[in-house]
Amino acid sequence: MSALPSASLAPRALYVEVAELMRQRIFKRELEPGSWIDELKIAQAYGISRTPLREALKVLAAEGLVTMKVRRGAYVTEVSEADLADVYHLLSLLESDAAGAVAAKASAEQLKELQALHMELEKAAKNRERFFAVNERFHMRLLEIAGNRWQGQMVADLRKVMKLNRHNSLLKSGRIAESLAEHRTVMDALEARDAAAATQRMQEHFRNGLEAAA
Amino acid sequence: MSALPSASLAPRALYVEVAELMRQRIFKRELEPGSWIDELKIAQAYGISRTPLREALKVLAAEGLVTMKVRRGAYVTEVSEADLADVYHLLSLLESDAAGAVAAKASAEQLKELQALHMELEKAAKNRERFFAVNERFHMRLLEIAGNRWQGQMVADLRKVMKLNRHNSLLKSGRIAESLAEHRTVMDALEARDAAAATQRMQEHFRNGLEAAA
DNA sequence: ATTCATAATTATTGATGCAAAATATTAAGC
DNA sequence: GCTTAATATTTTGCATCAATAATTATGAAT
Repeated sequence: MSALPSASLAPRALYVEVAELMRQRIFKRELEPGSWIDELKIAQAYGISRTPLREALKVLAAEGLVTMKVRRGAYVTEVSEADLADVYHLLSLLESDAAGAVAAKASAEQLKELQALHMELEKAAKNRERFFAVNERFHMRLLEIAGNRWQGQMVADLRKVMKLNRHNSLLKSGRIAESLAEHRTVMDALEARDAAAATQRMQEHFRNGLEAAA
Repeated sequence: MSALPSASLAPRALYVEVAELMRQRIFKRELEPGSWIDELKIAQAYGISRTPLREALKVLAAEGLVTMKVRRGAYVTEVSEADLADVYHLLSLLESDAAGAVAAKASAEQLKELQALHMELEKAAKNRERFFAVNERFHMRLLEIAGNRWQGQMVADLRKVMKLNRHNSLLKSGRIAESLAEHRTVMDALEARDAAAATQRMQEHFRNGLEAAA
């Protein structure tokens, strides 16, 4: 399941396409949390009918990005600080478990791949935007290697919800260096094929990341 | 030409109603895993148009109960043994975590409530069907008390996927007595407010439940 | 002036229609 | 007899249309 070139190879349904566009707009805060989504306006803006848009909105609702109110339409989900802590807790639980699985069963090539991503991450340390993107790639690749597709889907959805938050709190400003160091210890545990340690290190990585959000 | 049950205190949208009906049909295996879902036929059978049905199908797709294929329609999801193990692993992870949370922060009343459910469970030991239902109620109530709505939603979805499997493997035939005993130890840990023990006992409960499915 | 009722406007929800794509069917050729 | 091409049918996907519910605006009465 590579994320990049699915558009050209497998033609996606319009509602999937629209869902992706809406996701981006929500993440960019063009659509603010709590605000009402004007179906008519958006459908006209995209030059499509409301049917595929409505289907897209229901997909986003299933992901937790929008909330449907009966006879009142769709609203961008507001994520409270408490929600954020809950989501973060789950990410920690699921990803640390995945780290353990990877330590136990990844192939040598897969570990090399993660190692390569980690090195890319170190090189991206100066560029906050880029660091964030590579970091996400690393974490999602780890989930893929762990090989539980349900788990991967859940983590993907939870990470989307995290992005709704103003302070993109998976990574605080000053924490890039520390985050990188923690990442290193996770990689070490993976390469040592020490499942318990990998789980532990990943948990700590998440615990440190949250601290100020509570 | 059967009229749909529209008279509800909280009027739900039609697509939500239809989604629920479809879920039941899938669980009852009226719609077999792998089989194609005939939109037109079902819409006519329910006396509705295809629009709300298609929306319902996308909700079910988000839950993992059906799979959408491009330009090919909706299919009831087939769950392989490997999938089942994956889902089970996640249930174990999420529910044992929830058990720990409940042990740590449940109110006295909430523990009493769980205790009551457990007693009901013991009384239902002879009726397999009923035991299964009460067991589900207990587990879901535990999740509610744990208080992480994302976690609750995930467990609910995963449990739905489990139900797709022929051998309703959350509970094997001869295992009711053992399952009950394990449940008892979980309850004990909860009432002792021992979070680590509660997590541990719940994990064991799940580990024993799966054994033969691997 | 404020409140309640009623009408008008607006938006969501469900139904229907139509075109493109995929599958099935039939016919033709080797 | 089997494979391949052409046609016909089915079915998805998107658009449009109609009806229902909700909000706002307007007006009358106390």
